Amino acid sequence: MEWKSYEAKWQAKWKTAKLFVPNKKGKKFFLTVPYPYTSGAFHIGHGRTYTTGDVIARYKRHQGLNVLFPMAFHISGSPIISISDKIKAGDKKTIEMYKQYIHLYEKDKKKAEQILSSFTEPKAVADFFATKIIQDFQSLGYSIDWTRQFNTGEPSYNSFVEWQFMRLKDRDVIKKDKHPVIFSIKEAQPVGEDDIKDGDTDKVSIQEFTAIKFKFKQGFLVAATLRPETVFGATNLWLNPDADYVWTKVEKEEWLISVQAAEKLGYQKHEVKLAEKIKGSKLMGQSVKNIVGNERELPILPASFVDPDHATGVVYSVPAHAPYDWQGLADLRKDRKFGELAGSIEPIVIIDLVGWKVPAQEICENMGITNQNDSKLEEATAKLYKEEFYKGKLNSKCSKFAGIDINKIKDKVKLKLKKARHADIFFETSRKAQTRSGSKVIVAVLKDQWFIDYSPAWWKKQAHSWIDKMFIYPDKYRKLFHDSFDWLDKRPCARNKGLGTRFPFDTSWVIESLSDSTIYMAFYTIVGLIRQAKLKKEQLKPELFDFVFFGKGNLTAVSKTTGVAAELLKDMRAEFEYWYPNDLRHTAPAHVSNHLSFFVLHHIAIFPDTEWPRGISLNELLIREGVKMSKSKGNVIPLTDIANKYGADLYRLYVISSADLNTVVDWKEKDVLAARSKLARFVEIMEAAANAEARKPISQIDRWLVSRFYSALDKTTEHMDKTRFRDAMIDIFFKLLNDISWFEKRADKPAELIRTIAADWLIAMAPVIPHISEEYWNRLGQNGFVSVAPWPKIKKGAINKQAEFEEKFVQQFFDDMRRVIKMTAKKPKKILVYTALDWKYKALKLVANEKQAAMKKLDKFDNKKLAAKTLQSFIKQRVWELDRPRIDELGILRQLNNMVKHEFGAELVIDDNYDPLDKKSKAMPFRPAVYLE
RNA sequence: GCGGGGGUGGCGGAGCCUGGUCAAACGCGCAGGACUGAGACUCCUGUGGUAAGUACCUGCAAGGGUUCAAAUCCCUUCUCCCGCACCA
Repeated sequence: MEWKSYEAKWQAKWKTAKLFVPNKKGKKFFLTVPYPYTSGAFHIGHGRTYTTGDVIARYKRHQGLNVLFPMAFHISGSPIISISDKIKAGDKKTIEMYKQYIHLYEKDKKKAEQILSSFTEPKAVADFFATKIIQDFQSLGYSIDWTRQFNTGEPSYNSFVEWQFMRLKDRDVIKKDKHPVIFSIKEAQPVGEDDIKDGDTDKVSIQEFTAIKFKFKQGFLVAATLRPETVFGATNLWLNPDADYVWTKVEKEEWLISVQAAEKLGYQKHEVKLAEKIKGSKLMGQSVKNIVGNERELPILPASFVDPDHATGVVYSVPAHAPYDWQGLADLRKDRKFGELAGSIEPIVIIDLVGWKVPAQEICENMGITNQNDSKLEEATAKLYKEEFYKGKLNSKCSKFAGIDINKIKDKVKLKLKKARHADIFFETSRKAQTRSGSKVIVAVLKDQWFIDYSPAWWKKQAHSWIDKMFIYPDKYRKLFHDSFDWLDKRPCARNKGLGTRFPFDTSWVIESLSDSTIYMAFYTIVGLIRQAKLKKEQLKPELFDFVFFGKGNLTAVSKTTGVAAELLKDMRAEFEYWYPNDLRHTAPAHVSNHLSFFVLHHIAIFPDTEWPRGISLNELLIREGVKMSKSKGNVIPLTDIANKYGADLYRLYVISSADLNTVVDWKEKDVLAARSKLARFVEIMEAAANAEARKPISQIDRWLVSRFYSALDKTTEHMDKTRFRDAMIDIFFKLLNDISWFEKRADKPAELIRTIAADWLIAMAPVIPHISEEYWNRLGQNGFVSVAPWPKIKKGAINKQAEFEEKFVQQFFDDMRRVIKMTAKKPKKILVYTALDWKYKALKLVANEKQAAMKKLDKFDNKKLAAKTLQSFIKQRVWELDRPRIDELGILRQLNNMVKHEFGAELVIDDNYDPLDKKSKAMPFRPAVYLE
């Protein structure tokens, strides 16, 4: 492929010309794509988002906008550190993975070894991949302004983030509170998905149990439940007879819970002290008092399904509604010791459910469950719970909650019990989990967690109304933003490990990595100046940012306190004022509910509304041959291979044209090759045009092509404006290629005419295939770079509906002939053509003017019966909506002789005097009749 | 559980928001033909059914409804996928 060879050439020329480093002139457009996280090599999926961003940037430049499209790198958080840690610790999997990454870029084994050993330093990891990402992006022809590049670990960025948190604190949304986290006991640290064994495939979440206190001896037996409303139907308590229970001092009370639960509780409550252990079996047959529900005495009974390592290890029994409990009791009736007691227990039905009496009993019987170890009990529980949750109502046994739907009651009961100190919260993991190193994972409650509090009403309200004003594409995500604003509550914003910025109000914490990247687009506007003037961290005081971003403070005073020249401060302020707000942020939908929501919210909290973001566009994922790319499947195509293997322009064309932004791109080698041959065809056409002399359109078919081109351009512009890039490419590229083929068949010296539209066509293609466009722009002898050429205007008179319709008539005529020839299965020598009789045109006109009413004017025609039929068919076609210009059918047909000969090897004859089968009478306007001989 | 998005031909996937121009864009696959020493290249043609013709019939997950008219609007059912807080 020849065109690959000049991609690097044009990239170099753009760089020398500083083509994508904007000045401050004219109407601006500020586009951002989130900076990448530099912990590994990119694959072609990552490239989709940046390619789309680049197409937007390039298109806006053609429209004469002064575009800023910058890029930086994200290094905050724990991943980069943990890579270094793992390599230091000799973790084989990580080392192997990073060897592979390095190998993509460095084939020399010795050098690769050196690079790998440098990775024990986090900074080396971040810098290595940042450098490579820049190379890869450049090799794809991205029009990024690299002069504003930075990473989130730099001191100046830290200052900026600190300032952001001070301003958030001003808005009173930085809070300190307690917070449950998934926690490793051995490592004494919160753990994330990455740290948990199989955490990526089998997620662990935090479940909040209601721990209900049942009066027992000097304190309480505390049973945990996810369905606190069922406490009204409790009939007994279950303990595991083989487990150990322990009296535990919790704040001022004494709780009897399992030993395991007591340990967990130590991480969730401040004061927890252990006392004597008791074997579960020793407690059987004693009773507790249900002080919250029904004031009954409930016996303690044995059940093997009670897991002492799950929640409190104590369960209360609701045999009417919980299949486990029903079956547990049923099993126990056969027991020598407790059989009688179990037999005396009657289920208490507390939920009315149409069609059910004692739901748990019925579902166990229906499903053929025979003992409490039956695995079908899980399913039965889930099924019944779902049924009750959606359709159930609490009945009169539930005192003041009677008559309320289950799905509305849950939290109310919980809150009320908690308030009365009859219940507490107990956190448990959603499944048993371990860290990768094998230590136990539980839920701990951190006391002094810092949060950003997204709950204030003023904040949500402004976010809702602003998102409605923003440009969002695809529009369906607008709703997701609303939902996400509603759902956001308190969110932890500081962690105790990872790279990033120190939390300014307690420097033992580090700002969490999503919270440090919400308004950094503002930083792009000034980072170049900071870099040039070599400003130091000490100079980047809050006063400086207040001045630059808000225009707050006295210039000389700020200059004095920061030691930054007044001129420079003014420049920074001007730079920010010029570029802000961020006109469009482009990324993937996964970020809507977190990053993008914070992006909007933080701008709202910190800046005046003139600086709030104006638009967000999103593109879906990219998969390969129908499946997701992943290292484990071994189907990853590294982004760095693209330029060599396929060429940047082919990659860009495929990624942009094979799917709309809101659908998944499927990278299929077959389709990529198909796109390649189209691209080759385009190059061939341009090559021919570059070597031809331009000529004016002289024939009908010339006018047709020009018209087709500008019609396509017109539609393309509309699609591009709406970020519908796929549709744009279909019109300006794929359909037009087909038109060119038709044109070449019909016209003499086609290349000469194509040359007259070639330059405009190249501009229209330049956002997607900039290198090829640049090359042929140059070969056509055009000045400057096509990358910054103004978007072509539709020339006056170029769009010619008449010409397009005439040609459609020709194409239709060929289609019809083909069909007829196929049906006769004969090879004709002569093709006789007849246009419709005059009265049919009259009839057509009549219907076009008078619609259905035309039927009333039948007496205008000689053969009324035939006329009626014809009129009816026109009415059915609704010809008045077709807007067809009148054309000279005969004149056009007469010019088709050569082409007919070429296509069918037959002679085209137009002679109404020779019509052996009376075909003329069958012809209709625009659809001539044919007779084959 | 909470929230969101889908189900169209052999396949991927347009179209549905703004109902008619939709047997359904574009592409892949498949079939026939041209070219060729040969072809996995390229080009042409065809690809639901019926029909010496411009049309008709069937059809867009299933069922029902609104309408002169529904892939498109409304309701019900079935079914698939994605995100969910410390994680970038």
